Amino acid sequence: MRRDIFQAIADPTRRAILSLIALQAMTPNAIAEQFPSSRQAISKHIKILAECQLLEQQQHGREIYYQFNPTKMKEIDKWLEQFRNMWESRYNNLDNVLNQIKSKTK
Amino acid sequence: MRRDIFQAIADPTRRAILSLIALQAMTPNAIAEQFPSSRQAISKHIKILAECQLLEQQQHGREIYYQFNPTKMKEIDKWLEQFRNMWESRYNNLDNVLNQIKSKTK
DNA sequence: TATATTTGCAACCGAACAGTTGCTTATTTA
DNA sequence: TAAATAAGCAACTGTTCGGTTGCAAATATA
Repeated sequence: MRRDIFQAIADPTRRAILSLIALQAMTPNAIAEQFPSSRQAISKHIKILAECQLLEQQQHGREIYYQFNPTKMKEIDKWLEQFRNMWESRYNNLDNVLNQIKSKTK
Repeated sequence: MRRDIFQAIADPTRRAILSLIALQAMTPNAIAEQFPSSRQAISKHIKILAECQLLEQQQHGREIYYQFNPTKMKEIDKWLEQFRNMWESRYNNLDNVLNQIKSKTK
């Protein structure tokens, strides 16, 4: 049972749940109402998100409010770091080309 | 056959391939040598990465050099954008708490 | 031209995934 | 206390995934 953050955000429904929760903490029932799937299907997704700590729970009587944990999401951002300078430098290269064209037309 | 960029980076082997290719364009054989799996297994991963345009190919005779396409990776970064202000503001909140403690001890 | 090398494609296999249905537990409310 | 509500757990199902093996196509080399 592979359970890392990259696998967690691979599923479109789970990404949608994260976007929802990020705006406001919600109960499983309230979340499930936003999707065509059954409550149990959504509950499974929530379980996976909670297992890799993208969600945290807060119990209120028989209701459980799930809220988004942004610090965990930073791991994705951290992984992207190794590529970020590449797409930035590609822009720099484009800038250089544009500058060369400019200097030629002058 | 779901084939989006999030699903592409969900697999650890594919993430490793991307990190490799990002440093330098490589042929499938050269990539496969870096992994314990068979050439065909790696070739499948490459196919998936190429299908969602994270890799671009450059044919040289019978050899194919695959190179990383950083602009496509930006889509992940773009999706993260909706959460980025959250982990930044959480730091801000932490700063506020620390400042309050500081001001009390003064 | 015959042989070796590089690559891609197809078929198959076991494991994991996403979903459903049915049931139990715990808390709230009438 | 009895009924209703919220949530989690277990078993089952069809599909996808990651891997393997075997083979064909294209290019390079002897």
